Amino acid sequence: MLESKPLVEDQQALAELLRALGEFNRLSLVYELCHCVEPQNAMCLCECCSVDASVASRHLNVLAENGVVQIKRQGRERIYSLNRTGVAQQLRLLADQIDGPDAAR
Amino acid sequence: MLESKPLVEDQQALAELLRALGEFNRLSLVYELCHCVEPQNAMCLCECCSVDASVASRHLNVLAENGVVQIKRQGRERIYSLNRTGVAQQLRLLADQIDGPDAAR
DNA sequence: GGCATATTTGCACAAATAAGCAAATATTAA
DNA sequence: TTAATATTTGCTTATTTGTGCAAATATGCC
Repeated sequence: MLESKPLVEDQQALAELLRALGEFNRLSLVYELCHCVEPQNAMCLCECCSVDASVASRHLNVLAENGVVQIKRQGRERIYSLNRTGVAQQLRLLADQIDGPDAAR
Repeated sequence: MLESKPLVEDQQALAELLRALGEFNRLSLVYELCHCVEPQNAMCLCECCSVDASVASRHLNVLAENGVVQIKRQGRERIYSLNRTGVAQQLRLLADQIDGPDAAR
């Protein structure tokens, strides 16, 4: 299979995904969701970075907009869960492209 | 093997790596280096994003500071090459952490 | 209804960022 | 030495971004 350049839109979307992950507090949220078996609500998550609830809310929205996190409404809470396979796949795809075809894997 | 939270410094470094990759023009430079077999100099690279040479220079420095790219001085040129295995490894490590221990790989 | 809790939104502000241009620096070549 | 080329640096500008607070909204519970 030939390696080819990704479409501009894909590249843009990937850049946005990486940017979403590339902020310390957002990455903390991801790790928090990563290590928790059960999905978490925003109040619980805002403690892990010791930021205001509004800040956590905004960060979680950024993560959701980029497909990192899924939101499920449950009463007055929002339950957040990691889109594990999706994000992992994107990261591995990029890793494969960077590695090149002759990488030892 | 137990999954454990990464050290704060590691997490910070990872966030910075992702942030470095998460800017469109910088990601373009990475892809450009990715598809070229031979290392490239900055003049050549600044064409691929159609930005000023100074802009390319700064972006390439950001990439170098985060270990994405290696610089070799050769005369008056700087020759840039991708740190393929290093970056790919970091991305796969994160992918593994996000996937969780029970991922189908 | 009235109250508590969860989340979002509007606002303000400081800091970071990306960009381009012009000037400075470095190195090669003539 | 002089000219040409490659890269960096200083400066300015516009934009984005992260943050916190207070107010608004939404929902559940009594």
